[in-house]
Parts: sequence; structure tokens; C-alpha cells
Amino acid sequence: MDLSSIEIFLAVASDRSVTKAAKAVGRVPSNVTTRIQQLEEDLGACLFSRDGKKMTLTREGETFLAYANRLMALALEARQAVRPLAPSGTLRVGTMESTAASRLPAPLTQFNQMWPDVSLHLTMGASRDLARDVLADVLDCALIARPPKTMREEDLDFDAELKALEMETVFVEDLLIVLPSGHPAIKSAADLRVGSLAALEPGCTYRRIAENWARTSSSLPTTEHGSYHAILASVATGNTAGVMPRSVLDLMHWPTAVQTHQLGPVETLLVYRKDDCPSAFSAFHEVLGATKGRDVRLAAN
Amino acid sequence: MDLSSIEIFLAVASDRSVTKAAKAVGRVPSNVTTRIQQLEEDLGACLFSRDGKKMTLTREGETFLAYANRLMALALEARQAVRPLAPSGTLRVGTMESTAASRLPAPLTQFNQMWPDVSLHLTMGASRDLARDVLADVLDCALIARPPKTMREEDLDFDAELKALEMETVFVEDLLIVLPSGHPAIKSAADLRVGSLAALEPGCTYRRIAENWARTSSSLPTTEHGSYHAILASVATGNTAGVMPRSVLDLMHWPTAVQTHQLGPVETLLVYRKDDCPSAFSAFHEVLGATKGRDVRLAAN
DNA sequence: GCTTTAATTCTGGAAAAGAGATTTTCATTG
DNA sequence: CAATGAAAATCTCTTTTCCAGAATTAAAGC
Repeated sequence: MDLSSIEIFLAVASDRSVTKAAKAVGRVPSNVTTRIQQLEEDLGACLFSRDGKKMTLTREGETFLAYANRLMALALEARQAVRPLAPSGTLRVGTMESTAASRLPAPLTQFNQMWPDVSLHLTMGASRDLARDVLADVLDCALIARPPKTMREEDLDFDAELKALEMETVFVEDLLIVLPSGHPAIKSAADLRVGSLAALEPGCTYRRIAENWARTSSSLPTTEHGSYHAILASVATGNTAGVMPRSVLDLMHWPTAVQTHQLGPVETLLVYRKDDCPSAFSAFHEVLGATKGRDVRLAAN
Repeated sequence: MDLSSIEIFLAVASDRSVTKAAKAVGRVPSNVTTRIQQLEEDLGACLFSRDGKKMTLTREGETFLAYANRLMALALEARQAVRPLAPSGTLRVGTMESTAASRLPAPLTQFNQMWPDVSLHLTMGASRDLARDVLADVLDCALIARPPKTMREEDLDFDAELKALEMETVFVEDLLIVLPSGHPAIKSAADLRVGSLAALEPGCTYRRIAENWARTSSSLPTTEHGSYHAILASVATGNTAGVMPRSVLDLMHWPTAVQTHQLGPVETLLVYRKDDCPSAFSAFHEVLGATKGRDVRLAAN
């Protein structure tokens, strides 16, 4: 029983899907299947019941889930406990609006409990600006969206900035176009029946991905909003299509099932300067790494 | 950080020696060294201070030790919790006198706490008899000494019986000849200056190993004793040499440092019938496996 | 009934682990 | 103080395990 198997198990348990879990932990589905089977054999118990293509936890799986969370939490605590110098001071973290909303609450809470001496400064912004701020030492690290390859080739400046930084994938977002209710299903941007795209500020990578996609067939104006809540409200009025990752949409229990279109997966990167590694940053890095594949519901230690 | 690294760490921490730990966990010393170094790099902290050839835990090592014990205990608990059917009924365990004295107290206590519904019957005896009893279904399993290859070739009956059973190494004992105080150091049986060997019953594998060793040069009579305490008392009288594993000798805080001679390592096997696997046995098997490399002091969970 | 999507199985290549030999280091001893 | 012995570390080679991608199978949706 090794801890990486448990991380994989947690991802499958929380997503109830091998494919999604594989993305979450950055592996290939066949590998996830194998590791789960190994774990089951090792424990001598069936953890999931495979009725059709759904993976649902069995009774034993549920009890193991509790232990799995405790084990991960304990392992993380052990790591932090042996840290030679306890982190303190200030840590300046930049993040996209979406990541702050959907991914950070759990790890930030945990980090804050573990290291109350660190004062954590959170800055929200667009990926480009955040990357620049990290380079300029205005931020210690940032969570930004990795632009797809075609976009990187168009924006060599940004690409060069990224290359100057250390980076690491921590989440994978499923970027969506959110359509007004009643809008017919779409296969491409040409099928859009709205007057505009609703997105955040111009530097936002998600916005630029959506604009690139829309540009291929039609030429829609983009209306700028201050928050994802504002975007969704706009979409509800019926004449605009919103841009946001699925994880954010999932947070806002929307009354009816919304029509969405997938723009594909977009990686969220943790970027930081190559040279400097303040103690508070490595602690943050570690907490983020330990939390990434896991359920938002944290285990009672 | 995987649990096998932690098992290795616990062994090194408890033995304060790479070589001994390697024997305890059934690996080669170079491997233990590497795994400890990996663990240290992974944690970003020094766990041991290598002053000379002693491995002493550092401050960080001490704090990690506590977590390591908790992690192992939690992992074991998780295993047991997902066991589909809670074990109950009776489990008949055979064991050598020496194993019962030095190795079993910790796992038996743990097993008893975990599965109070299982009534555990412990039978003491010589390896040969125990193996036979397992075959005859008088016992569910037994802890016996594996005779060295030369002895197995002389005793084909016993060898055949062993082959009919499932077996697994759980401990490695350092078999000793214990000499009276004042006896000169010996290099072989020819240097013995005593009138007899003190051992347990004739079927005892340790006794037979010692007799084989003594036979090569001299021909000493063996006097039979009922317990290791009796053997040690006999040795103290001055005219006999005792046979016992180091782990047993270590238990009996003897007034003065005794003169000993090593007869070499002898594996302790857990043997059981190939076919039948009562639930209580697999639980016992698991507890034994989890405890084998560890310190006797159990962790508070 | 065909298409789509998800899980599993299979297979080849890459990475990691383990064993044994060698070297280094330190304590012990003559 | 040099020689010896024992224990840890290093190195190299073999074996095992792990992982990605392709092929396969099975179920759900249209």
C-alpha cells in the first residue's frame, strides 16, 4: 500500500470516474485502473462496484476512504513537522479568479491551520499579469492558466516569460462555453445564437481561448465582467455565452441543467522563480501538491 | 513517501544500524542505505546523523519517528477495517519458545486489541512437531525455525513436510552459543571448554543446529532444559554452553556481558496449509507482517 | 442498431528497485 | 601508529515494476 495509490484512490472516489481521476492526478486511465485493482487485491476487498461505467464506492470503499484521507493528512503533517525551519513571514500568492473560487479554499484553509505564522497575501488577476508579477518579484508564486500551444506561438513574449519561470501543473480545468437555457446544442462557434461572449478582463487566458475559438467562424464582441457570478447572470438574460471552467460552474448550483460546450482541457500551472525558494513557499507548494487530487471535503485528522 | 520506506526507516531507527535493519526487513544493506537517503531527500531533512558507524536519529528524525509509527499503525488499521468479514472464532497458533518470548508479545497484544472476538490458542513446541501439527490441522499456523540447507538434506521427511506447506520468513534470528563467564573466546567447537550443551527438547531446530556444529570436532552431550531461563541458569554454573537466539538473550538483562559465539542467522518461518485461510488467520498474518520490522514499543495511535 | 464514451486488457519501452562487489571510513588492537 | 575488522556508502548490473499508448470490451444514448 503506497501513498500514491491512495492519492489515486481518492481521486477516483471523489470523481467516481477513472478517466476524470486520471486527468486530476496526471496519469493515463489504464494506469489508474491498474493501481486501483492492485490496491483492491492488496487489501483483499472490493473498493468500487463497477455497475456499467460508473465507479461507486462499496461499503468497504467508504470505510477505506476515511482512512485514506487520514493517511494523506498524516503524511502531509509528517512532512511539515520535519521541515528544518518553520516557515513564517509573508507569502504573496497570485491566482486566477476561478482557481481561487474552486480550488484554493481547501488548501488555503489547511495551510493556514498548519502555519498560522505565515501571513498569506492573495492577489487575483489575469494569467499574463500574474506571471509578470512573479518575474518582477512582486509575487512569490502564482497559479495561472497554460495557454494552448497555438496561442503560445502567437504570443512569444508571454511564452518567453513562462520559460524564465519554474512551472508545474497542479490542476486541469475543463473549459466551458455556458449557453443560455433553451439555446440549441452547438458543435462549433458557427452554431452560436447569441450576441456576445461574457468573460473576465482581456488578459484572462480563458477569455482569449474562447475568443480564438469564436473568431474561427463568427466575430462576436466580448463583454467584460468583474466576476463569474456576473457572467452567469449575464448568460441568464439569454443573449450572451459565458466562459468558465467546469469546476467554477459546479460551485454555483444553478437552478436548471445548463447547456455547455467544451473548449477542451486547460492546465493550471503553479509558477515561481527558478532561484528563490523561501521556506513559506515550499510549505505552500507541498500543501498544494497534497491536496490537488483530493476531495474538497477535508478529512478530520 | 511510500510505506515500505517507512518500514525500513523504523527498522533502522530501532536498530540504529543499517546492517541489522537490513536483516530485519529482509533486504540488503545497500538497499536500506539508498531508501533512507531517498526518504531524507524527499522530506528535505536529515533523519540520521552518521557519526562514525552509528546511525543516531536527529531531532527531525525523532519527530518523524512518531509520525512513522502512527502512519504504520493507521495503515494497518485501514487494512483491518476493510476486511470483508470480521474475524471471530478460534485461531490455533503454534510457536517456538523463543519466538513467543521475544517476538510475539507486541503483535499478540495488538491482535487481541483489534479482534477481541477471536480466541487465540497458543501452543509451544519444537519446530518439527509444530509443522506436523499444522499439516494435521491441529494448528492453523506455526512459527518455526527454517533448518539450514545441509540439515534439510539430512532430514528429507521434515523437508517434504515443509514443502507441503505455505511458508514465509517473518523474523531472522541470530543464533548464539552462550558461554559461561570467564570462558575464553572460541572460533570453533574445538575451543569449547565445557562439559555439555544446554538446549531445549530434541526436536528443537536450534538445538540440532548447535549439535551439528559441535559434532564437527568434539562430541558433547546435550542436557535438556524446559526453558531458556533454565538454560541460562545452567550456563551460569560454569560447565555448560547454552543455545539461544540473540533476541532471547537480549530480553534477559544478564548481569555481566556474556561471551557469545555466533552460529549464524536462522530464519523464523510462518507456515500454514496451502488451501485453507480462515479469516482470523489472515488478520493474524497481517498484524504479524506489519509488526515484524518494528520496534517493540508500539505507537499510540 | 449504430455511435459514443468509459473502463479494462495488452504490450513495449522506460524508470526504479534490489543484489552483489567495491570502496571508504572509522573504531579497535597489537 | 600502522594493521585489522566492521559497517556504511557507492557503483554497477540485473530484475522488477510502472506507465503510456493501442486494442478490446461493454454499456448508454440517439
